[in-house]
Amino acid sequence: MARPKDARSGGERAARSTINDVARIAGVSKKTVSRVINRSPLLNEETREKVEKVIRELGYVPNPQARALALRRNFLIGLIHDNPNAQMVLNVQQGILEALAGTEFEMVVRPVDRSSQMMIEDVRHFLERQRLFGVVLLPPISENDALARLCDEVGCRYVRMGSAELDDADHMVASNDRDAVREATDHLIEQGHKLIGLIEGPDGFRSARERRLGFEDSLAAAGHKLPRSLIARGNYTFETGVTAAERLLDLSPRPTAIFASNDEMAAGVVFAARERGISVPEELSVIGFDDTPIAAHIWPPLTTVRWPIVSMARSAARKLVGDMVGGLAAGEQPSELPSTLVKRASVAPPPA
Amino acid sequence: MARPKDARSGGERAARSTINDVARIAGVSKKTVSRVINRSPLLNEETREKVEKVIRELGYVPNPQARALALRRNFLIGLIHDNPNAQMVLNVQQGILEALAGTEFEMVVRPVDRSSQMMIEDVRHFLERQRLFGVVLLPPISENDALARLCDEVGCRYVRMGSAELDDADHMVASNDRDAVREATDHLIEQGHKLIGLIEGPDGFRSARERRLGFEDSLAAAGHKLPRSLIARGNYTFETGVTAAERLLDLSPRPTAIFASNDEMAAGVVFAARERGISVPEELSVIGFDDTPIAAHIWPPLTTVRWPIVSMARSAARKLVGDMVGGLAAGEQPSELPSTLVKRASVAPPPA
DNA sequence: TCGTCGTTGACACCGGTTACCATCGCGCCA
DNA sequence: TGGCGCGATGGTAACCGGTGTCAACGACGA
Repeated sequence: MARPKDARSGGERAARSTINDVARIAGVSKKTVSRVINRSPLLNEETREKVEKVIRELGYVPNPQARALALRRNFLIGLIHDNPNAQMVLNVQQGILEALAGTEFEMVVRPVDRSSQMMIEDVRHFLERQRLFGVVLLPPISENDALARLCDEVGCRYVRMGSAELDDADHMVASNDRDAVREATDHLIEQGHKLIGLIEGPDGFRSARERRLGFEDSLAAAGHKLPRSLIARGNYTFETGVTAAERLLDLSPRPTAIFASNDEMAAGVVFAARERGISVPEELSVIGFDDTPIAAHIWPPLTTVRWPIVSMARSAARKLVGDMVGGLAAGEQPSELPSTLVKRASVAPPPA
Repeated sequence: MARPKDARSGGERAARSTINDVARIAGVSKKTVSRVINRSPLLNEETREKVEKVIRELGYVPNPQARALALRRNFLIGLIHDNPNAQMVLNVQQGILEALAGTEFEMVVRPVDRSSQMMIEDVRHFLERQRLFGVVLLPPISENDALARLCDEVGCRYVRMGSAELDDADHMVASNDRDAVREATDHLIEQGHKLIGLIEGPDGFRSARERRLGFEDSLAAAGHKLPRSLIARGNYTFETGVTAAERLLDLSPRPTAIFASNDEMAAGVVFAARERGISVPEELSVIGFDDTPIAAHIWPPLTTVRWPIVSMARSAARKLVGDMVGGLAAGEQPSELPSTLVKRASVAPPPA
C-alpha cells in the first residue's frame, strides 16, 4: 500500500506504443513488424532481431482488440458449464487459468441452462458474437453432441471434459471413472462388505453411468449380487444424497457400506446416518467421489476417489491454445488422466 | 439432442450482416445506424424506427471486436480476486453473471497473488491490455487502495466489495459485518453463554477486524469481559479453524460457545470438538459466518450469518454497467446490503 | 435573406492483417 | 559479360466493422 508516490506516474505514463511506432523506429514497415509478431518464417534473421529489440525497448504489446477485429477471432477461451457443483466449476477455472497464465488468452465464463429450449441458440449467439478462440465444455453439458457440432459449425475450437471418451483425443479430456469406481468398490469388498448400497447420479449423465458400471464390475467380479433395492438415485446434491441414503438405511437387512457417486451425496449419507444414530464407519462405511473439500471437512473425513479435475481442465485448455504459444502441440496433451483412491476415516470392516 | 436435422442449416447460414448492410437496406448512412445502436438522442423518430426495423429483420448484431477497437474499450467486466474461499468466488461470479445476463457484457476472471511484488503491475498490464470496461474487486484484495488508484489511473471503472465502507458509494458495495456479528453474538448471550471464544480472521483483513469489533460490541454491551486467551486467530481455512479451536477447547475453564469468523473455520471447530468428544451443541455452541453450503451440510448444521454475497456482487456489476443498459442508474444500486442470522442446530444453552 | 436548429452524411481513424506488387541479390544461360 | 528468371524480402493500400469530427442540408423564425 505504501509505495513511492511518484514511482510510475506522470512522464513515464506515455501513450501505449503501436505497431507504427515500432515500424518507424526500427526502420521497417508495419508488415514486417507484423511478420515478426506472428513468427512468419520467411523473414531475414537480422531484420527479426532488429525489430524484436525495438519491441522490447518500447515494451510494445499488440492491441488485442485490433487483432481480434482483423483476425475475426478473439483471444478468449470460454468455459461453458451447466453448474453441476460449485467446487468442480471452480477447480476447472483454476486449471484453465493455469494453462492460460502467461499467454495472451483470457477466460470468460458462461453458465447455461441445460433444460432450456433456447440453450443451443444462446450458445450459438455467444460463440458467434464473441468469436471465441475456443471453449471448454464441462460435464454434464459436455455430453451434448449438438453442442460439439455447433462449435464445429461456427468454427470455434472445443474440448470436452468427461468421465469417459466420447470424442476423438483432440476434442476430449477424460478420466476413467469406471475403473476408478471399481477400485473403490473393491476396497469396500476387501474390507469384508457384502451388502453395499449405491447412490448413483442422475439419469442421462455419462458420469453416472460410468460410475455405476464400475460399481457393478466390482460386485460381479466378487460374485456379489446387486438387488435393485440397493440402488438409489440422486442428482449430485447434498439433499438428494440425504434422501437416497434414508431409503437405503431403512432397508432390512441394512447395507453395511454405501458408495455415493459424488462427495456431496456421500456427505448426505453421513448426515442421514447421523440423524438415525448410525455411526460411521463402525456401522456404516461410506465412499464418495471427487475429493472436494467437503470430503475432508466433515466428520469422519471421507474416503473418496480423487478426480483429477484440475489437471483435466489444464490439459483441456492447453489443447486449445497449445499450438499458439509455441509450447507443446495439442496432440501431446494427455487425453486421459488417472484418478486415485484416497483413504480416510469413513471406511472400516462391517460390524460382526 | 434429437432435433430436426435441417432446421437451421445450409441456406440460412448466411454471413453475419454488418452495419453497412443495414445502412444500405435502410437507405441511410453507417453513421445513422450507429446512432440508432447507441441510442443517440439527436435522431429523427421515423428514421430510428425505419432502421430498427431493418436491424430486426436482418438480425443484425454489432460486432463487439470492432466496437472495442473504435471505442478503445472492451465490453468485458473483470473479476479480480485473491481467492479467499472457493464458494465465495463462485457466488460472486453468479451475482455478476446475473447482472450481466442479457447485456452485451461478458465476465473475465482474474485471480491474482496478493503476496506477489508484481501484483499491481500484473493487474496494470491486464487492465491496459484488455481495456476492460470495469472490474469488480473482491475482498480481501478489494481493501488494497493502490489497486483502486490503479483503476482510476488506467481509466477502468471499479467497484469494491467489502465488509464495511471504504470508498464512496459509487465504488463500493458493502455489508455491515460489525452489526451482523454483534447480532449473532447477542444470540449466544441470550442463550446464557458467558464464556465465549472468538476465532478471528487473518491480520490485515478488514472483514476480520469488523467481525471482531462486532463481537466485542456485543460482549461489552452485556458487560462480559473478553480475556485475550479466548481470542484465537485463523486464516479463514478449515485447517486453521481446527487448530484455533483446539487451543480454545483445551482452555480451562473451557468456553461454552465459539464464534468463528467464517463457516470454514466454524466447521473446523465442530471437527475439533468431535475429535475431543465434545458434543455440539450440548456442550459447545458454534456460530459461523457466510452461510456457505458447508454450514448446512455438516452435523449439526451450523447457525451462521447469511452474508448477502450474491446480491452484493449483482449490485456491484450493475453499478458498473448500469448506465449502459438503459436500466437503473449506478447511483440507484444499493451500496449496503443486510446480513441475516440463520438459526440452525449448532447453538443451545450452555450446560448447567 | 440570414442565422439557427435539428438531422444526416462523408471521411478519417482505431491498430492490426492480408493481398498484391516492387525490389533485390543471385545463379544461369547465351 | 549481359539479359533473365526466381526466390526471398519488404512496401503500399485496402480491409476488418465500427465510432468521432465536422460540414452540409432543409426547414423555420426573425
